[in-house]
Amino acid sequence: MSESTVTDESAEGADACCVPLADIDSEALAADLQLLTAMGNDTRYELLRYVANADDGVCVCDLQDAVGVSQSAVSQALSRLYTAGLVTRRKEGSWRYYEPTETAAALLGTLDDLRGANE
Amino acid sequence: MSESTVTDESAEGADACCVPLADIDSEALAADLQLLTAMGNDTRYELLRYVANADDGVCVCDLQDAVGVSQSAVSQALSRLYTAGLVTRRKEGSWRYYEPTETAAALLGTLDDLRGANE
DNA sequence: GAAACATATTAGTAGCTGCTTGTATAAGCT
DNA sequence: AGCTTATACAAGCAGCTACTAATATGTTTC
Repeated sequence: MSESTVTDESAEGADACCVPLADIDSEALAADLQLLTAMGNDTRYELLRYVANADDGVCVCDLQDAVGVSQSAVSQALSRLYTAGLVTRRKEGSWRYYEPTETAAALLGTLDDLRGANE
Repeated sequence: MSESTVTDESAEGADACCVPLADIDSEALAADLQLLTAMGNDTRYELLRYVANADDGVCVCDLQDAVGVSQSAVSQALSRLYTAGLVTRRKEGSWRYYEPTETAAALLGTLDDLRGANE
């Protein structure tokens, strides 16, 4: 697949473009993508913002009223955020409180900065 | 569905949870989501990383060899990144060079920092 | 223990996403 | 002008995603 008649091509004039690029770390890529895909959904991002807004944790029942989807959908969304390392969860009686991680805070902070800078 | 006897509930003991949350700016949310969904895809994120790595712009043809999808898919992916404001494009002869925007640099930088801090 | 509440899990599915293939446009070369 | 190369656009579709509905699990209160 990667065998090509390099000498012929380079002698002809294709040398101004199409030079091979340096590889990028595929593990880092996968890690970043987990964060980005977890955040890149309407419901989940809205939930994450609500979680990040409240300093001492938000109860699921609060979140349920804030976004317009079913209880099940909220639970699934929060699980996904948890798996991605964007929120922590703590159980207190029959309620469960979610808090943002530093990862979430950093990314949301960057997004806030960008929005501020572009307007 | 949302009509409930508030006085009864609050008198009983449901006041430790389920307080209404402060609203979040839906315009900001949409703006952020455009960035996140644009970045939150394998092909597009890989392309964005390649674009960000090369300082003086990358030609589409270079990118095509780097990721494992068709020319058309690369073009579509780059268009999406452009629309989202993550890359700029400049035409030079028959080639087109892409460069990262400051927005992209900021977000990628944050992701790099996070990865560095967590390992 | 039973009923009510809070959350999670499972299964099923509508709709979106991202690809391929084919075609169009534009620029360079002969 | 005609051919080739570089890129974009359009249509079609396979596979994924995120929802709902139903059910299960755990907690509190009586």
